[in-house]
Amino acid sequence: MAKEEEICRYRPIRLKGASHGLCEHCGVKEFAVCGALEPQCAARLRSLISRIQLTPKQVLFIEAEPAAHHFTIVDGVVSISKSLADGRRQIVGFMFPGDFLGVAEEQFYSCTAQAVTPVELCRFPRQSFDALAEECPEIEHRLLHAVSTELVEAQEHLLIIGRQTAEERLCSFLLHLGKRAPHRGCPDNPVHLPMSRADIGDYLGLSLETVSRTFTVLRDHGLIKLVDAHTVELLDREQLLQMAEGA
Amino acid sequence: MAKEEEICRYRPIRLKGASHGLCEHCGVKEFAVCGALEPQCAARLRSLISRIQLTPKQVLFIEAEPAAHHFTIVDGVVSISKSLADGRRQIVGFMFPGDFLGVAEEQFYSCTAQAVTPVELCRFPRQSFDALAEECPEIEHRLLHAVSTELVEAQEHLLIIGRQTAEERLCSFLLHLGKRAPHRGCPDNPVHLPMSRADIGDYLGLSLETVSRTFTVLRDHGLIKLVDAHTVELLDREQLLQMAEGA
DNA sequence: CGGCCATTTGACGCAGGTCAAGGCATGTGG
DNA sequence: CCACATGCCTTGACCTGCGTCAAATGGCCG
Repeated sequence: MAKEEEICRYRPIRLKGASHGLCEHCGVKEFAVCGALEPQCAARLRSLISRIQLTPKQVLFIEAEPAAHHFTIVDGVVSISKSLADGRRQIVGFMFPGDFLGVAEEQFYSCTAQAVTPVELCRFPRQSFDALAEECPEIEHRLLHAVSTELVEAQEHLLIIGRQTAEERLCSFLLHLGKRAPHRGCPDNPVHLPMSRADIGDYLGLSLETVSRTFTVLRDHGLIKLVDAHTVELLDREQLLQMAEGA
Repeated sequence: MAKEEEICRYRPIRLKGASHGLCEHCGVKEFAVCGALEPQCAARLRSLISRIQLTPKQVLFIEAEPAAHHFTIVDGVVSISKSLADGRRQIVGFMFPGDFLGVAEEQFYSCTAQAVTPVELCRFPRQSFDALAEECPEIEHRLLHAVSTELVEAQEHLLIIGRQTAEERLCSFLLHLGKRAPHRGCPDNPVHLPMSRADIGDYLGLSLETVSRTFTVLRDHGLIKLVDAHTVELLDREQLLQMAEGA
């Protein structure tokens, strides 16, 4: 299920105070928690930033360790997961550019975060960030919105994992990825799958073999075309939607 | 999986402005989002309240209908669930006194809420409540805390449903219920289960028969004692914990 | 060209779903 | 006060969807 984790850690790139020009040219500033704030809050927030880069499979933080930082993803895809003592892993979400990591964290991280692709992030020291948030209702307001969205998605995820068949789960997954794609400026068809079959399995509560087999089944039923292992063309959206809704 | 819903709705009890004495004597004011606010916010919040009572199985609101109200549970247990088109149901959480319903809702309810036991709640019109929250950072701060807690629980729930066996799921469930019990002033052992086997099944992603059988297995292994169908004594906490953690 | 890794495919077994029957408590009406 | 119905829980018998183990295939990089 889970494999050896690359525990080698990232090295942060320190930025000099608030004078760096990163935020102005940031590609995700319209969506992100840290974007489009009042000038005063924005400046204080900017002064807290370090820049981080991760290579695929590199670990950003681990479940149960002290939550020292929050992050905003600037580029790439990160998996958020929890594991059992024997290594069985459940991915609770994939995070994309503009997403904020660490919203729900209290003292300790509740999940493990790991790069799926090469990743670039902004890092904020948690204490300073939280102190700033206390003073800027605007930030808390955005955080509330972000966690709420995550919660609603987690609830949909629960229904998928708890009550759907393998075929239905994969349909839901493809449509879910497709739905978010245009928001990030990607084409929504064909859908790009940056993650491995094992990751998809760990997200959907299936084995990687079942994921692979189910792709084949959907292809043979004419619902999708497997352009390559990481590119899926949705041929019959209507039918896929029917399946995802359990009809 | 799901059964005929009792769609007959509740009748609200209108209260006269902020002069009712409900909040002063409220048993959940220490935990609830609406409790222990600054006097000004508290007064405005009080003026929005109606009182609601539900009988078991009665529906409070349904997934996808316009989200007209938020609620605080004063007494009883409510299930929060989502369903597929053919009726398969997943309970995403059980809510207890002090819990707030509707935190993550935008325009429409994302889930269905249904009474498990006789229930008493306070109801707030959503628009007025949200407007008040915009002005009182204290309220948003508490909402943020409440949603964060719900999100972390949902993530744990995902791991349970996605990766645990029936036996492990039931252990996790019993310990989870036991952990919350003292917070509500209930004994944490024996654990009281207010919900039916079918509800537990819908919560754990199992059939009600498997839930029943698994109770029997845990009893035969000496881990629990079934005092009656709704009362479980935990005999070997250590072992239960081991199972719940997947060791 | 050869090694490595991800994916696919095949064979087999089992955990848990489904269907069905029976037990037990509570409520209702004659 | 009993006869019967209703709802919930338990138990049994059977079957199937998916996990596990294993091997084959194919792309990529040194």
